[in-house]
Amino acid sequence: MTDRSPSLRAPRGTHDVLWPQSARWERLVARFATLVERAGYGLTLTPVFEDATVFRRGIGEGSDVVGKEMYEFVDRDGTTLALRPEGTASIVRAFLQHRPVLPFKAWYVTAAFRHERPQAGRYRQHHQVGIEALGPADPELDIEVIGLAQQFFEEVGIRAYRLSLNSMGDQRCRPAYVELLRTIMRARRGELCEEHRDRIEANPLRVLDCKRPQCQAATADLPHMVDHLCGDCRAHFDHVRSGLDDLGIRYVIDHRLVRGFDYYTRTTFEFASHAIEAAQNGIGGGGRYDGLVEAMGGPPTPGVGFGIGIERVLLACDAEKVFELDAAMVDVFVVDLTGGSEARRLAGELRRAGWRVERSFDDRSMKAQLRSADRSGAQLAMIVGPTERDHKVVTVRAMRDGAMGEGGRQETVPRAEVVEFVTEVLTRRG
RNA sequence: GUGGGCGUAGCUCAGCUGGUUAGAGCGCCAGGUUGUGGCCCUGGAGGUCGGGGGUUCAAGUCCCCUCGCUCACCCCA
Repeated sequence: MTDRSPSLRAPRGTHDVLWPQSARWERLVARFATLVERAGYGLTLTPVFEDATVFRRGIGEGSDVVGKEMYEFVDRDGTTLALRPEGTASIVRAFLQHRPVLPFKAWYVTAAFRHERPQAGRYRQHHQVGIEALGPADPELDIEVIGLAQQFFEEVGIRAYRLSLNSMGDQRCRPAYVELLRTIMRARRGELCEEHRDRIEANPLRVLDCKRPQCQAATADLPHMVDHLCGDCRAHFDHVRSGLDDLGIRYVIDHRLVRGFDYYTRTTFEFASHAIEAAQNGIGGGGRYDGLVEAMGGPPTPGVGFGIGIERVLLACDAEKVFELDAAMVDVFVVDLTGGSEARRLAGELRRAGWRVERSFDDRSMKAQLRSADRSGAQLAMIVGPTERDHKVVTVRAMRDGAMGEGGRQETVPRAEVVEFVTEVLTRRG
């Protein structure tokens, strides 16, 4: 029925995450927060929608994201708003609005929206965690940022990934390189795929990452940006490389790594999982954007950051069979045969003591309640029937082997000592 | 936006060349055990066969349209 229902479905390209699946999200985000907060990044919350100009100017009119994938709508007062398609522009806007002291190091977790056809690993609403560091132009910061992303993947257990690295140059050296590309491409116009012939003038860099064989062939021997960097960019790139080498972080130089946002300068990088079978295997990416703050109307302020796709990281985890969670969400299950009031009181006491306690409702049979207890994954069941109630005791039953040591499967415990008893048993188990 | 694949129970799927009340496994509920889960046995609930139209004596099965899901291209997380 679910898939056939004509209405009331999650919109195309969006997904519900129910528990226990959602538990992985919680833990993933928590791990990320712990990791980056240890490096001085603070949680930054910005609205999911912004004046569309924020993204137009931030990401760039030339990008696909702005050109054809943005969720835009006209607000009641006539201003054009847009749902955030990525994280960086919003952070930069917030930075400009509040002018915090430099360096400004922010982390975020957010939904991101792009109107594109969904496929494996691509959604209209997906979620990212990420960091942005504004202020220093120091390549040491690039290294820190890349290092944190790498450490995150390592921490969740992802091993089958590749880090690609490139440099896009800056305002001084890139224009000349772009013009060089343009000149060569004009001469080979006929060899390029149709879609990219028109891009030669607008943005020849984008032709580089075309995956069609004909474009690949036609651009195979094109000069690399890395060989046309100015002195400063060259030094920056070399510094980043040696820093990564020093940390033992393996990477490959990818001359075609251009990335789709217009704001990148100098360092760009991307993490791709080769465990993911699907076409969309980029699990994280980012780079330096030294001109972005200025382009958005602020003072010249360098910046660097990355975004990591939560869904794709989870796909990679699935593919590598790592970051799997034990499903149990319950420590103790209260079985009540007196109508429910004993369960209410006992559950309350145990929960206040810090335990995860579930009970059943609707006055079901003992068999049914114990079945629920079993399925809940609880270590212990508290059985309270008329007998226990009258004698002011609780039958504590071990639902899993070893839950109560060698003492047996079941024990009668005075009602007044139940919390203490449970705490002792569960704590002893670790 | 473009193209391919697929829509039968909550889930995974059978259903041959159209033929009587549409099935299985798992899951769920109940009973077997008038206070004891997991294993086993028995029973039960649950389906406008995505929707609409057409062909036919007869359509889950054939044709058309439509909606949805999915994968891929483009691009990205």
